[in-house]
Amino acid sequence: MSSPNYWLMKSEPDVYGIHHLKEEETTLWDGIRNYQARNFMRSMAVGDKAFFYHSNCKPPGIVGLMEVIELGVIDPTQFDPTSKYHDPASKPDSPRWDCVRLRYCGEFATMLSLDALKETYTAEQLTVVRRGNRLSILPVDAEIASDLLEQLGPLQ
DNA sequence: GCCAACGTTGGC
DNA sequence: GCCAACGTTGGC
Repeated sequence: MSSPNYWLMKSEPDVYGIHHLKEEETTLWDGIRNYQARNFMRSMAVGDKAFFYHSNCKPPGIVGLMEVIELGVIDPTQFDPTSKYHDPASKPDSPRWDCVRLRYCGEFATMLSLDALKETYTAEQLTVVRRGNRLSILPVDAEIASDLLEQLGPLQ
């Protein structure tokens, strides 16, 4: 078994924050309507880890850790006319959007803010610090990931 | 509230 | 297939 890959996944804390996941324990990462982000989910493996990143808030940054527990789950919201993620162009016999299920691993005692990340890493090392970056799911290099984990300390 | 970045849509 | 217009993300 090879070591897990690391990812960074953004969510707005008001919409779905780390405390929501803590309460639910697991969640389906549905509502992704960007092909690049979807393709990153398709390249995940069970056991991969993902940093939970709070976006569109003050301050944005890494707040917790998750583990991938299920792959290739058809996103149910694409067929739900009442959902804001409803995709009328997606047909049940060939669904366009699928996603992964994640498990809560824990929260870090202190968040690692985007400001702090920018002080430590270049955009080449960690894509999320690139100005104007809008992709909500990003890969994180193993070396950078272990460095981040060391900085963030033990999970709560 | 502004706007940079960039993905998507649709006319042609 | 090009590209202008538009919409969204998300930091500032």
